[in-house]
Amino acid sequence: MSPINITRLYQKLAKNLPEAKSELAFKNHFELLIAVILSTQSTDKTVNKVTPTLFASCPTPVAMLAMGQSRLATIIKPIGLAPAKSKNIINTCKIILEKHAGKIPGTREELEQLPGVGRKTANVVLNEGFDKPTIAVDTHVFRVSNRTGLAPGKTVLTTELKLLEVTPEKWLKNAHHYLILHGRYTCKAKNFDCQYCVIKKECGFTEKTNN
DNA sequence: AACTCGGGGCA
DNA sequence: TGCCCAGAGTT
Repeated sequence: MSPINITRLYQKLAKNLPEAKSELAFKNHFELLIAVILSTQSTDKTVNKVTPTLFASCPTPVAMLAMGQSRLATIIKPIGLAPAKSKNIINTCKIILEKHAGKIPGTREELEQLPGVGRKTANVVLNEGFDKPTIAVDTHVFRVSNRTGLAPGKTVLTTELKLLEVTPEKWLKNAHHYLILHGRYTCKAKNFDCQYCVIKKECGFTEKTNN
């Protein structure tokens, strides 16, 4: 078995996806954290529809608490899962004020204590807000990593650790964006067509059982 | 491990 | 119009 050329794989994805970067609009750690929590089961573009309005009236945790859960839910309704997300955001703001002096913590352990923040969300915040070498693994990244053989793993966590291990430092910052876009538009869960894939030579997926 | 939340995106 | 999620929390 010949190991896949990982550097070449990233080079080709980068060349094919020059726009592969975060589209979330945020000005500081607080806005980043809230925007990423809102991104759960949604998209950056959808989140950007409500965050300008939201952050204009709620630029801080204190302002968010003053706004209140029900009014927050009304503002973020277009994103989906509004009841759960608004509740989590309010409780997260309380913890940030009570335990972190109003500042967003920069460690995985502290971030994952916040309601609405799981492994994936924490990784995005650490990567984009604190320049930590993390790769956020969602269903797309998980599928692409396994199907191509880039970072096979039985669970999302094992795939994430494998990705960190095999990904050259140069590609660490944007690996998530390359893999997620590749998964969304080319290496789709169903009805994918390897004929149009730019990394088919680097890919270990041999059973071309399309459609 | 399975279920739920929910509007968006897309065929 | 129906299907599938750019997940996390609960049971």
